[in-house]
Amino acid sequence: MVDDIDRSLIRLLIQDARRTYHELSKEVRLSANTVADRVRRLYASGVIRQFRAELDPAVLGRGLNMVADIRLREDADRARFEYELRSVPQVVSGVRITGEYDFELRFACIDPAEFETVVDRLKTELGVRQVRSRMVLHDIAIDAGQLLDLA
Amino acid sequence: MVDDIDRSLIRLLIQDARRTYHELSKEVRLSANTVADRVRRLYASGVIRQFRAELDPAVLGRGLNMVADIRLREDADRARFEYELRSVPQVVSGVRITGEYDFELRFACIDPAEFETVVDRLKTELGVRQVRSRMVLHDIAIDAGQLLDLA
DNA sequence: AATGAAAGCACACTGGT
DNA sequence: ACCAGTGTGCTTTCATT
Repeated sequence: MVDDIDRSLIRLLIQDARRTYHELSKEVRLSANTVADRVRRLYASGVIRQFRAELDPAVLGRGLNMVADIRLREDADRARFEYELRSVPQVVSGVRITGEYDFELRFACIDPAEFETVVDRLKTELGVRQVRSRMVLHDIAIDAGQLLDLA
Repeated sequence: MVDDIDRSLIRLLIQDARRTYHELSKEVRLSANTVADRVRRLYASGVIRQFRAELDPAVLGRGLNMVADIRLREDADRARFEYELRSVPQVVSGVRITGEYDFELRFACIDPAEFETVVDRLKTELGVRQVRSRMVLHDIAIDAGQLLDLA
């Protein structure tokens, strides 16, 4: 299904998704044609979910990143919460989780005051009961290609 | 520095980083030429950190995602921990955080047994003292372009 | 900053091994 | 599964505004 050549192609596209098929073909020593077929197949099969540009929040002035565990009030509607979250621009990612809290969110803010405003908004408008937050000091660089190592 | 046209281009490239300059030019009503210049400038200035292929762990058989807060032993070397983490393929992302714990990590595993093995390895080989983990039920779809809304 | 023209490349097809 | 050829489309450079 996913052989060594596919893995090489994926690793190259993780580093730079805009590489041409011709460039890729030189790396894996196949024709550009075959490479294009393989990449299209990897995309169609869902192994590659998408090709996307990744922004740097710090360069956009949002240097304060926070992680927060979130618990909703008993009467809150989880689906609605998830939907409403998309209109909170400081929220950059989120997952529903098991355990003591309901969600874990990541925020990119300009400063503490902005984070404060967001937390207030979550509590007053979005049914949030409890927030357990901490600051992100830095990201650990992880190569997403690691996923392929045991796959 | 980053005007409305840049924002449009970024939003388009977040959805699909492999769109051609020609395609982008039709959306923003500029020449392909100018669009190429703008995108290269956004990349060079660091606003766009990278163009990357994004994998789907579930399709690769890693359907069990975990979030874990990690605390190191007092004598552990944080820099060394971060370095060694890169040889643990189940770790797909990580940040250093303030507060009670030192790091927050994301894992993509095949099954609970694999996660158990990883946790043991972190404790025996990487100086981890305490692990507070919970399962990821699902990801909330967030448009990364949100970052641009207030920037 | 933005543009058009034109050369050089890359891409999607078809067809063939 | 892979490759070559072909027509079409894309990217780049350069001159120009």
